[in-house]
Amino acid sequence: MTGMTIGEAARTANVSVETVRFYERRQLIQQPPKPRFGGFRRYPEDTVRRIRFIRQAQTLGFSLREAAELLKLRDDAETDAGDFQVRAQEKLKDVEIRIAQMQEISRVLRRLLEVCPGQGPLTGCSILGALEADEPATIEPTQSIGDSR
Amino acid sequence: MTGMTIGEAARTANVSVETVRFYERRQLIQQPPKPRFGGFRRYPEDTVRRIRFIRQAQTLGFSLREAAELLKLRDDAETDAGDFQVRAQEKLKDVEIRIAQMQEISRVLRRLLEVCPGQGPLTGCSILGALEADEPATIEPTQSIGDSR
DNA sequence: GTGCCAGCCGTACCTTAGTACGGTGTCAAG
DNA sequence: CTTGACACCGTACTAAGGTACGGCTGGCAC
Repeated sequence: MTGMTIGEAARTANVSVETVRFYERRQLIQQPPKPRFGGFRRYPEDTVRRIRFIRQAQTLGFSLREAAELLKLRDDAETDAGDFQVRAQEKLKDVEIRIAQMQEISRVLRRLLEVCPGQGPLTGCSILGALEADEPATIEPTQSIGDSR
Repeated sequence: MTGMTIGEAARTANVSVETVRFYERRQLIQQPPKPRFGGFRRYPEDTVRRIRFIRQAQTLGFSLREAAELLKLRDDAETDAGDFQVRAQEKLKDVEIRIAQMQEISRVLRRLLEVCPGQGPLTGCSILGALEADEPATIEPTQSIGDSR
């Protein structure tokens, strides 16, 4: 009999059975038909490849929604390498924005830590001071733009 | 009459009324009693300060849960500057971990973009290649540890 | 004296990426 | 022929941080 049970497919792709079902619900993979004549659904090797593809995309910062688009591109004969390049460039851009935001936070925290006495009354605590300040602690608006991963 | 209506408090703290109510539900701020003898609840100046404190904490990468802890510390007579220092150090650490993860993603994406032809058949696309690869595209586990911002 | 903006309140919904649960069905081994 | 391990399936729950909705009441102005 070709293919695997859902459990085998999940193990092979290194995800849980629940995750496979979740991807089915999200239309990231097809649910194979239930064999009329008893037994369980059989998952083809290709499904496992799709799941691996999704996981790879995630490690590169793509969301599931974006992973779905990448899969669609992959399966479309019209797609050329430039299409992938554009996606990767956009993703890179938004990862870099997020890095910059995080770095600003990190910078502010480090600065506050430098001047914090580390013990004693709260009156001298620069960190508390920053939290009670009225201005936005030296940080731009903050809100997630495009929100990666 | 002392205090403000919820709408005034919200405007003063620069958040929406819904957000104020949400913070009440989350126990980040107290809901003032409904005045028995007509009228609306009155929000003290202090509530506005607490909301501002929470927003400051968020810009420094703290979650609402953590902001609540910081508020508790602030209101506790036992707290000394070291307590804030420790929280800030922990936050800094986890922001830095996240930066490093994002940088790794950024590095991999940049490398893939360098070798991607940018047009032509998918066979030569390094990005597609990476997505179809079996190994984890040169990245450690990935999952958010403490999820900042 | 009524029109309308706010306040009040519970509840539901949103996004992301799953995880968990409970009940039933199926298969293979002992 | 029964037990154990899976499969199947729908539904609900998690975290975080809100946003939105619908229906009611309060207050003030014209």
